[in-house]
Amino acid sequence: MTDSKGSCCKGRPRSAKSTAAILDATLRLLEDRPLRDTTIEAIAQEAGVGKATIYKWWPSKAHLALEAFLSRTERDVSIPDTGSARTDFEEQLQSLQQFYQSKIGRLFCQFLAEGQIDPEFAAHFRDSFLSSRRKAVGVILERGMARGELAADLDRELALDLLYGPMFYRLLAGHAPVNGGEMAKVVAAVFDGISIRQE
Amino acid sequence: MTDSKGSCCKGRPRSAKSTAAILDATLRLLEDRPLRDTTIEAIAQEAGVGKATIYKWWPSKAHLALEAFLSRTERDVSIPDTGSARTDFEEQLQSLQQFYQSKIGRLFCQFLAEGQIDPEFAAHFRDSFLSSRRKAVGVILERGMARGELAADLDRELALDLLYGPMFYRLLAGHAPVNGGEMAKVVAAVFDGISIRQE
DNA sequence: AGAATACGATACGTTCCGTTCAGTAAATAG
DNA sequence: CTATTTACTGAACGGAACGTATCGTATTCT
Repeated sequence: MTDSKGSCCKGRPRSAKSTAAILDATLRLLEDRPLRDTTIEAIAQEAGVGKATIYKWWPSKAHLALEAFLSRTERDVSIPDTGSARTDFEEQLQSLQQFYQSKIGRLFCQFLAEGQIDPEFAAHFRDSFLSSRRKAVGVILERGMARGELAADLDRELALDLLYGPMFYRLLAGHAPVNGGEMAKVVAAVFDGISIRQE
Repeated sequence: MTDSKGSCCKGRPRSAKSTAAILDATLRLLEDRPLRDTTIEAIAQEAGVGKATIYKWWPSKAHLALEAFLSRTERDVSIPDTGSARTDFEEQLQSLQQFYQSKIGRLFCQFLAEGQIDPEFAAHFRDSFLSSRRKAVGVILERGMARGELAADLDRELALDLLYGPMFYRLLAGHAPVNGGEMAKVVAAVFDGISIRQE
């Protein structure tokens, strides 16, 4: 007795129970220590699994951690729609800022860090998380452009980096606080600019 | 026969020759591989030094790498002064963008990555590099405020993060290009804002 | 001369890596 | 039912790098 019912190929199928146990154990361990200090051996033991099983299905510790991260994150990408792009981003940044400082959310920075060492993983991270997130948030920009709040030829990538770059920079370097008030100031500055306008 | 002349305490003084050899070897190795893949044993061998000497004087590989980085970086913090804060930042970001993509400059991101794992090092990095850099660049803001280009109550930390955050975010995540043109667009957007103004 | 400290070299036990193997479990194919 | 194929756990492996300790030598001060 193991897991699923339907089969297709030959041989014993991959154990869904082991897979779930590994992902759970990974997240459990990553809540208490950084990715780098988490060993595959510890995950295997925590999951009650042979470590060869982990090496078989995941190419690296980072890939495993990312899959565990995605298994618990993917669904909740709340994109507000208040009728104002500015307000949408204020709300969006407010919740994102909380998420990225939570135990699971902190993994985001660990993945960026890992990407500095493993370019293949960096690409995988962009493809499997970053780009879809950015595309989702991009609709706030689209709506704002349609409503005439934003220029029709606005560079979407640039706008997103202006809004989120400061937050990630602070999260990574830790030189300034990240909270709702600060993020509101970011949105205000990005929309209005920092220069004095002569009117 | 060793190195310096003046002495103060007891015993054999620290060898300046070994110190220099270690720092040089560290930089040499870090040009070809990421910090994480650089071992202290390899540095010791490259420098022709016992590895115990390295462990004695530096608390971690990251601290050693940072000192090596600083030994070659510190001096060239060119702060332009064109009479316009906007132009100053355009020039500053143009040269910074090149530096942070050079072999030595890439270390910056490695240090940020290391800081995700070692908070003590993160603090040291902020104190010994980040904060002084930010203070130096901050004078561009001060001058702009004095000239009335920028609001007198402008949040300096916020402004710097708006200008540099997008660049570092792109350097770390690699989702969008970093070059002179893109950085010019960042400066323009930060100064003018992305919203349409009704005039 | 003697004490104190640094150095290079070497050796050590430890941890974790990533792989391999043996034995067992679970599914398909004939 | 049997054979085959694949997956799983558990154990063992050699290797790399860790950080520490020791030893003999070098260099400086008192």
